Amino acid sequence: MRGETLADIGIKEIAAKANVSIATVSYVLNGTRNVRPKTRERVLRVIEEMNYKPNNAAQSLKRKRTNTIGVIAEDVTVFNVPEIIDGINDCADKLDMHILLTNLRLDKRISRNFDQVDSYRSFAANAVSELLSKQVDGIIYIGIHPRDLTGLFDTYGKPIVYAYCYTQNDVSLQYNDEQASYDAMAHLVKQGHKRIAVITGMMDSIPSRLRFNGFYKAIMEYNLPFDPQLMKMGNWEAESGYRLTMELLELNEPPTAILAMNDVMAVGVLRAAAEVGVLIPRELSVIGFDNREFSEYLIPRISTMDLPLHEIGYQAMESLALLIKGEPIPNNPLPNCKLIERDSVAPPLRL
Amino acid sequence: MRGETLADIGIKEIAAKANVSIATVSYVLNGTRNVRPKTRERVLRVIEEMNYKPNNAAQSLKRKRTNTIGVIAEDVTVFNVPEIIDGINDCADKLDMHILLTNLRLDKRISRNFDQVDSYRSFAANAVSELLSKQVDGIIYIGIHPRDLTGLFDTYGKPIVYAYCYTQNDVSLQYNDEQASYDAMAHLVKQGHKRIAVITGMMDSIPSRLRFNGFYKAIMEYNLPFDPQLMKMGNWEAESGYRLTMELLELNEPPTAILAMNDVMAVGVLRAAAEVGVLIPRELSVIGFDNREFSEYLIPRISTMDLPLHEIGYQAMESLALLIKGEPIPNNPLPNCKLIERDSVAPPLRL
DNA sequence: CCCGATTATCTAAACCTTTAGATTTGCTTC
DNA sequence: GAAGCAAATCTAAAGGTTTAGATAATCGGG
Repeated sequence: MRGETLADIGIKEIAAKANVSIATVSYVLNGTRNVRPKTRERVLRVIEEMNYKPNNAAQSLKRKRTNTIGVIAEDVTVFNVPEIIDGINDCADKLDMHILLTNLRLDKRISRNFDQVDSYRSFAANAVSELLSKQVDGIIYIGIHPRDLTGLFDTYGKPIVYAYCYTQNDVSLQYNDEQASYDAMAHLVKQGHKRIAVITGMMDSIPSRLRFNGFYKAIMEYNLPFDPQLMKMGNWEAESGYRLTMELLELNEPPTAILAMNDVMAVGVLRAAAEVGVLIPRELSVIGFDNREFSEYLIPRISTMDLPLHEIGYQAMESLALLIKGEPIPNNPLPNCKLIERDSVAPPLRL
Repeated sequence: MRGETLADIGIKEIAAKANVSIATVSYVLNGTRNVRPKTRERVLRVIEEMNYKPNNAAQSLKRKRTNTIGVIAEDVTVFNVPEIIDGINDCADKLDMHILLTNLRLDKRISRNFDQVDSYRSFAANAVSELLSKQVDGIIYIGIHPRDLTGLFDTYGKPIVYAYCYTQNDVSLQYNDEQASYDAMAHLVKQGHKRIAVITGMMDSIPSRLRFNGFYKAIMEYNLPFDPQLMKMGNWEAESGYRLTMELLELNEPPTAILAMNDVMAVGVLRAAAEVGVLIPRELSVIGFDNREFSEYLIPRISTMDLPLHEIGYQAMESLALLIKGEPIPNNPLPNCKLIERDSVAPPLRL
């Protein structure tokens, strides 16, 4: 910790010491005009010596660009958010952009609040407005529950990109939920399963609906028995996985495999199976969703669909950068989930 | 999305429209001088109408204070980091501070790199220097592996606070590891356990050593049998929990309870017990550390010590704010971990 | 060695605030 | 209604950069 403050040294000091004008130093720094190699060297040396770093506040003021984006997370402690931030950050680093993070702490704050819907909107709008006054060049909004947020925020012309939200008109990054669910089914079918049950999330949830589409498509395409008894509506919680598995196992003709729409409900499946004495995967196969870290600590370790969260974040940042530059964003295909094969899937006992 | 850009409206426009000087608007905004209620009203109304937000870049330039701190995380995807950030954010909100987040992605980047130690240092030093040029008022550094970082960074007079790191001279926030481990032991002793084994983390890890101290202290104070065979050195991974539990169960006089220094190794304990046919908690009690989210999805749900991560973050921000103001930071006691009682601890079979 | 054409460098304004210090306004008191 | 004083408001500089436009230096050719 030296005595001199970083801020004490300005471009003025550098100019003086290098015997050039302030402008020249600026040109060296930004490469905006030619400067003779000899002088460039000299300036650079002085900059190095004095450990000069341009004052970002002044730069932003003049440039009307901060190279900083705002990231609004509805809740950073929710499992998929840090990965998305990691992706954003990864890309931001490469683009020399910085991240101003706002954590809405939605879950925590809303539980203390009566009119939930409104307060959530005002929290978010507040965050947007604060970030704009911080002169961010754009905003990425990371929702924890995909839903439609179209036109929610007045960003006064600054671009906004949604990660893991579903909006109609704005730029919004998701992964291919339908395909993922279809792939999971394909995996089960390849093992020989025919009677495959599904435990969905809440049906007002968009991913839940999309995943169901994939399930349904697989049923049709693979010509599997279509049996409404095998379609159970869960609510994302372990308890619902447990309860619905119990129901499934009591069926006259129980399924040989269950597709749980998240790993947490898959835990419920495991519990129910253990309780009834059904062996997994020998007597019942299970496949989850999300590749939560605990999924490989369970006994048995469950197979699951890994979400391309890093990629979502990365692409969100990429798209935002394009929007900031005013360039059109290419129509990328949705990133796909990846099957993680572990120990909860095996061929059915009786073919 | 209106046509006018936020940045188009400056204090000048407000002043003109409200028929006052620029200075007066500034006084209204900051309350730095008296302004007649009538004019204040008028100015505020115009501000409201035109949706004016002060240009933060200009403010920072003049004030030489950005109300922004830098947060450097070694890796945001590591389990304890988001909670810490949440705590920082919670406090920052109250202090009207903003967070510039830098994610070093240490784990990911270092694996691709040869000279690990050096590159880690240069990544971190780089981040510090970038943040300083962004004019942050201070920095919080969140390490993922506690270790000594004293004097690592040249912050040119800006204060820096370490969260979840161990430094000697600088301000550094941890929780009371020793007490936590002691409390866990006390819990087991209260259930009647005497032969308690410990599976440690890597012994070059500071928390591991501190937790061992707590274990040892409990052994002494409760007058428990001191048996080196019951002290196993693990490496934080599930496999080591598994292997060492196997060793423990083969002892002539096996332990009735195991203290695992993290939940991941506790998973290993569960696996080993399941394999050998030892029932948990009837025949063997297990207590973990970290309260990882999976700890309540395991069968049985394991009891564990919850870490005060939110508080660590909150206090880190509090301390940093004091340092920024040049005030002394009070000597708070270390925050404590909290026992989460679940289903993996019961009284031993034979008293 | 000078001229013209390039190329390099400099001067000064602008970006949008904050804030001393100067000036004006509004009130009280005689 | 004027003097005196406090309160309100204004003027203008400053903060560190970028960037047109102006000026100075360099170079090649005759």
